Amino acid sequence: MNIDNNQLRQYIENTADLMEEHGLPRMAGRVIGALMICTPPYLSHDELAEQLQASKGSISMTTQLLTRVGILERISLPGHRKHHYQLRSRLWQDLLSTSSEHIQQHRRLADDGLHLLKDEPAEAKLRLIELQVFSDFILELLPEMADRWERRRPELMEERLAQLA
Amino acid sequence: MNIDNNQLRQYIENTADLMEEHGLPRMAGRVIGALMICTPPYLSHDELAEQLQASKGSISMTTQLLTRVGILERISLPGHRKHHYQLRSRLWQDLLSTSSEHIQQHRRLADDGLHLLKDEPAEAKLRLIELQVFSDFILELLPEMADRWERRRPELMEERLAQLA
DNA sequence: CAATGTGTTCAATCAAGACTGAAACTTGTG
DNA sequence: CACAAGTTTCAGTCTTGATTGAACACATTG
Repeated sequence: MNIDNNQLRQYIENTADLMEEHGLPRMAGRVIGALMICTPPYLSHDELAEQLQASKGSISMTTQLLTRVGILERISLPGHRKHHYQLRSRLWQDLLSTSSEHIQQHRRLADDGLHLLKDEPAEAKLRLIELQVFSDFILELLPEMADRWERRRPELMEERLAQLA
Repeated sequence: MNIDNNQLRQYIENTADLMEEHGLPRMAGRVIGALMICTPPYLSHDELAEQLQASKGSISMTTQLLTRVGILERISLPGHRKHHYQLRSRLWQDLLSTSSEHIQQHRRLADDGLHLLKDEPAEAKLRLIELQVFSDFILELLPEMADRWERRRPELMEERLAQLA
């Protein structure tokens, strides 16, 4: 499939917009967008460069970044020397555990803060303590959510696919 | 309390780092950091400017932004004409509902994508369908989480405060 | 082990947007 | 109502960081 179509281009830009809000470079968002809608579900290095009208260098930087953070994976296709990339399949489950890491950063910040305020009255610490307690609450919940998703995904997907048929 | 202390400065910069990752301007992160550790738990416009070594203009922009997204609130103190700002108290609960909005943006993007791929085989749609299904799963769960937090917060806070005493 | 097809690196360019500072505006007070 | 204090706005500056493009490195294949 070529990204020949204006609407598909637009879709990719919209994805880039959204990903930008999450702190990724636009180009990374474009790559994700393209890989969400292409058939087959992977693109080679230079297909990406061509279809996103970006330089090879920029694609290289971007695939590197997205691979590092676990969003992309590189695949080898028999009979091709080119690298191909596709979205990791357990992306959504993984999102739950990367959230964990984010929350832990906040929790650690709260710990630091409390250490600095150790001689202050309890009242002064309330904001930081609430952050700690909330973080712990979420950290406890996330594995449960991941677990539930794991269990329910097959049935939910099946339901959803049945609707299409 | 003055932010006279190097460690407190550092704490504020660390907060700014973390907030920057979440897509906020550094200055917004600094304001949040300062308001997490100051006593009393609010600061005036020019206390912020002074303690963060920022221009009044920049503080004005920042408080405006943070108020708009529901992180800060402006308070009036009797006997003062200055504006004071503090962190909204229901910040963490609210975080759960703003997550909802983010997820909905993704869900909508998936809807758009599926519309574009409507004539493609089901296989081509799997990535988008999984995004839809996952989004719906999370959207269903978030209110439950908010509810659980609401219920457990008092007891968790009390436990935590008892540890301090 | 060249030759060719791929991919990466990096210095330079460019663009976005954060921040400043001064002027304009608003609000409260005598 | 005039003055002063406080706040906002906005044009310009500056910083950061994304992107390019060309040189370099690597790998595959005949």
